[in-house]
Amino acid sequence: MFRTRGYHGVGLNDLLADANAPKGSLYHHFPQGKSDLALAAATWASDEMLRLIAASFDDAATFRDGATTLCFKLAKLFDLTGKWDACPIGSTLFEGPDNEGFRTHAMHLYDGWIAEVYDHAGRFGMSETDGQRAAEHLFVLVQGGWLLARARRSSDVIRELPAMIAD
Amino acid sequence: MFRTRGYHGVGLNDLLADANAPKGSLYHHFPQGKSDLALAAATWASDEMLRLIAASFDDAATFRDGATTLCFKLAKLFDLTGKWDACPIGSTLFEGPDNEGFRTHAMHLYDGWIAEVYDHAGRFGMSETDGQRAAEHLFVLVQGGWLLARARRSSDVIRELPAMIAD
DNA sequence: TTAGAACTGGACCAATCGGTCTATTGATGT
DNA sequence: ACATCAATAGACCGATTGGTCCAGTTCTAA
Repeated sequence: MFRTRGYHGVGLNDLLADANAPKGSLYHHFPQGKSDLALAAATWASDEMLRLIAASFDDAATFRDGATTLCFKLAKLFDLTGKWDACPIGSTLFEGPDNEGFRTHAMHLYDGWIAEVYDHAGRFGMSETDGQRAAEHLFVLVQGGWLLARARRSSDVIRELPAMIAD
Repeated sequence: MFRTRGYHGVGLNDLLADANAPKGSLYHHFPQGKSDLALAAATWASDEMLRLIAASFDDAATFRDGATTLCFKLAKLFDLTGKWDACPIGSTLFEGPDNEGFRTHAMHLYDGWIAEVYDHAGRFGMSETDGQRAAEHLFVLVQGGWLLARARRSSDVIRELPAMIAD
């Protein structure tokens, strides 16, 4: 829900109705309420993304192959979730309360994604700087493409992302 | 305000207090209230971006020069506005109400940016498909880089974007 | 000078917001 | 069987939300 409507766009009541849970349960498991829940949701989604990255690069023959697989997987996911989901981190943490903790959390999650790609780049024999550059490049492409895909409600942009990576 | 806190993150009272205006004025000039205002704000910001693109490419010798200038201008702007502003369109319209009108408006504004870059690409003798590809590539890079810059609170990413464009 | 439109100011509203609190239920170990 | 405590259920709260409404004020054109 945070992904489609943003942190402030989702109310506690929406959340609880969807989960069939009462307020008491929420505040038992997440003492800080909504913000705690959002942090947890973002972390959970980030772990999913890490798995997706690993699954894409593990069987890849080259870096480009891995990147291509990742983009296709993301495009498929985008279609499945209604072509209106934003990046789970950005929509949950950036639109959240004016909280420095939210921002650093987002930064660390993003850095985790980049680090995961970077590790695979090393496996393909890329140098440290080349790997770092390639990882950040892929991150930027995916995020930008994701946004344009949302605006156009079409996953095509995401699928065409790999072509933008220089050889 | 929409850029820093998102559509739902800004209340009418915040808006009016900042503008030193009463409710009556808002609903006189924007009969639909907040959503009308957001649409207008996004359009205004988009026009600013169009001017920024034109200013960057007008005096450029090559497409890459134009793209580089644009990125540097954006990086500077990002620093000036507190390193926490998101894309004015995305933060205003995507996090807004579940409104198809908001989405199509965002899409058209984005397409306007891409078209503006595309026109300049033509000026540099690029083919129709190459120009389209280059324009979308630049858009995707800027949007993705912008996001990462926000997470890191550093405009460096944006300045390094041009290096990612293939020759 | 005056009629009428354009605009402002702000009181007021129902609905919803995130959050607190207490009573009750369910499970677990003794 | 009982004590203990994690967990659920939901009534309730003050604050704030976006929005309405109308009495006043200011502007403009005849």
